[in-house]
Amino acid sequence: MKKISCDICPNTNCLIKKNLISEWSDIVEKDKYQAIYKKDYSVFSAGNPILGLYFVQDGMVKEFILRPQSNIEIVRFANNGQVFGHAGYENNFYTFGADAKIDSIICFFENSVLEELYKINPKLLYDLMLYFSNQHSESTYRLMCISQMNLREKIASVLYYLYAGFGLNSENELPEYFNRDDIASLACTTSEQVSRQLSDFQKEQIIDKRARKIAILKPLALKSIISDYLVMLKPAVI
Amino acid sequence: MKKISCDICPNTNCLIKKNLISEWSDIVEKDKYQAIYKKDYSVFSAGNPILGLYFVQDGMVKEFILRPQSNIEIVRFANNGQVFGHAGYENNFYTFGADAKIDSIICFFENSVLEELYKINPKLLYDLMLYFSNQHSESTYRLMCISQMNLREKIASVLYYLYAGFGLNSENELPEYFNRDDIASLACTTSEQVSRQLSDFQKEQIIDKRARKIAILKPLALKSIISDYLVMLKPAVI
DNA sequence: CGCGTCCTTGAACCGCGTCAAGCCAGGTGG
DNA sequence: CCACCTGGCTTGACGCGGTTCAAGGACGCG
Repeated sequence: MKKISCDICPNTNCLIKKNLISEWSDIVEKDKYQAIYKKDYSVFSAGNPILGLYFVQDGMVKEFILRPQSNIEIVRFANNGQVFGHAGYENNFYTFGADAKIDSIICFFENSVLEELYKINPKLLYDLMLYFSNQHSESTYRLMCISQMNLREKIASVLYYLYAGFGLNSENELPEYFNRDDIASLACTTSEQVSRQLSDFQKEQIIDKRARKIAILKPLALKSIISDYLVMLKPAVI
Repeated sequence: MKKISCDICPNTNCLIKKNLISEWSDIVEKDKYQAIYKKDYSVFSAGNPILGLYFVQDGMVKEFILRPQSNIEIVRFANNGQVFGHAGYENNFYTFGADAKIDSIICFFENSVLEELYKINPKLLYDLMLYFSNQHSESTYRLMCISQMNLREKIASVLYYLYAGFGLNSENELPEYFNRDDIASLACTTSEQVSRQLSDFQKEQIIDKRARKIAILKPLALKSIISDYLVMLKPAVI
């Protein structure tokens, strides 16, 4: 893995890359921090001051909330090109943490730099506004799923979310770094229940458990399990 | 209730009012729609195209999701000065509805007008970005509450939310238009469970049930019930 | 080969949702 | 002014789904 400049970055979905204009190049390349985080290392923790915005150049990051006297509750995963580390108003502190799920390259811009970029190209600000607005609808949708679905539906929706968001390898398997606890956290349940439900899905030949890996055999079957809820999602996400 | 211009509007928290500059006045007064919605009337419904952004001038609006073959699930309430009706990317359709909870005056700006306003005063765009970013953290926090709290904690948190967000009258009572179903929806439970828990809280003299009204006698007791979770909220909200 | 970590399965418990019946307050009409 | 009616609220009983606890199994790494 090597540090790279935005010019040659392949993440066309990145909000910085997308709005890159010639007037920016000096600022962006001078003031962009780029660092490698090894698997399981912390990018920031709850309580840290919010100094700017992070972007995943390459890898995978997990944002999570640490419950007092309990285990973790995963909020979301972010991979190539995605923003993370935003949390409400400025001059504030993180209420959640972010770890590298696998070895990752992370870009970082300080708030002052971002404000400079907004001024030169307000399109970035507009895109950020849309992005946050979108994130808000997604977390509202997820809230409804978690509060209304039963176990089978919750786990089907998580599997479908991982399938749709991060894809399968050539063997039709989900990325192997997603373990049972990750699925349990996303579904707001326990790893025991995940095991049970995965066994059920295997009996129905919707998935195939291959040791710790999970092959998705019938994504459409997963989708049909949660079809009652999909009407509330915007077409792009389905 | 009378329609009024932004100049004399008392909602200093309104994002339009806050960013009002002289160059705007023509556009704002010409292109602002303002209408009165009687109690329980719909402002927009799921499936409608998203044409712009709504602001509560005076009154109370409830945003809600209609579950297929089930009762409603409240998302949030918005009162004076607050924005509502935002939902992800542009050129999209609402996945939820909004009704007037009481007689209300609502302001509306079309997307094209908003874009004009952004150009003249990018500060509005910046504030909107922060607002959505903030909304996103709040719905994430709420997600965590709903998924982790037990019944007692959920209902304590809803009562505290209503108390902190909308205040008490001179008799220490919550606004009477919040009924048991509203509380149940906010807490993602049933009205029966709300009744039971309210009776428990009354035995503990934390609240007083007065027919359909609810007096909050010890807000700090409610707060202490959910103290484990408050660490994750930003100071301003607590 | 041995150990640690992750995964699986079983069994017991219990919180909460559901169903059903009754209550109370407020509004309406005679 | 009272009787009735309606809609919201309350309470009890029951049963299911899911969490918890405990034990055992499988995989991967040193």
